[in-house]
Amino acid sequence: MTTATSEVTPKCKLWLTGQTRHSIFGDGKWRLLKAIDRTGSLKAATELLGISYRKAWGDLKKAQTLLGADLIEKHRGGSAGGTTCLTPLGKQWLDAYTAFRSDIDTAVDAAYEKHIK
Amino acid sequence: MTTATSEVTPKCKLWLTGQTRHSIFGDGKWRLLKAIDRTGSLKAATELLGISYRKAWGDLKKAQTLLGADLIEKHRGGSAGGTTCLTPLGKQWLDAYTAFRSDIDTAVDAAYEKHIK
DNA sequence: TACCGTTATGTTGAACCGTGCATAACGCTA
DNA sequence: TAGCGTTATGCACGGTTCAACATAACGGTA
Repeated sequence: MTTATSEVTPKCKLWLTGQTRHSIFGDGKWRLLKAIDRTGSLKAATELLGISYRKAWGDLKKAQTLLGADLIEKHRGGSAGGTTCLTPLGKQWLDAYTAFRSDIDTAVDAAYEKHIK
Repeated sequence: MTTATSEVTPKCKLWLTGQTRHSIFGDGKWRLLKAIDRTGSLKAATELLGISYRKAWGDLKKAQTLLGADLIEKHRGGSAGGTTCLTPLGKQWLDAYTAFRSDIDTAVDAAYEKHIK
């Protein structure tokens, strides 16, 4: 597939839906969990990612409601103001999705080379 | 990855961007070209897909501008009111993207089974 | 030439998404 | 107990997206 302006790159957005068709986990939550795991704080994570605290908080709440389980463990107050870390389930999702996402990225590149380029 | 409500399905949205980061071709245009190829009319295609004529027309115009080439051949007037069919390039994109999309679908299912389920 | 159905194009209004702003709650430390 | 920084949550605003209208242009056919 040649085009007039040859610079073309494939993009792929992934997510998982429940029976309600709503997204229960996807790229956004994955990035968020990763950042929380690294920073130990929801606020720091949102600043790292450049998204609003408001949105991140709402997303997490919704995801946990849909999943029926907690992905993060929040602590208000304290000398540092508060902390947020992943639950074992949250860590599990982070790892599983990382592998999932990686496989798809590889497949997208391969399929692009094969059929489009 | 087990969840409280086990019904989880993976979703994947694909598209190709140019150097401007804008989408030049993706799932929407793919479905549209497929429907046009089948019906021979843009209007019929939009009704088949359940999207507005206005949007489909705008999408095609934008895609063709970005690509710098035509994907469809339009004819106004005539006994049938008008017709629309694919150009050789349009057919080429349709076929290439169909194969591309199919490979990714397979990969998504496999990666889901392997890492998430 | 009048009619018909399709392509072509602007406009408007509703729905959704995300940011930013404004607070409140919390609990450790000084 | 006063202060600080983070979590928690509502609300209003701006941007984007798309459906729905409203016409106009076009060119075969009767």
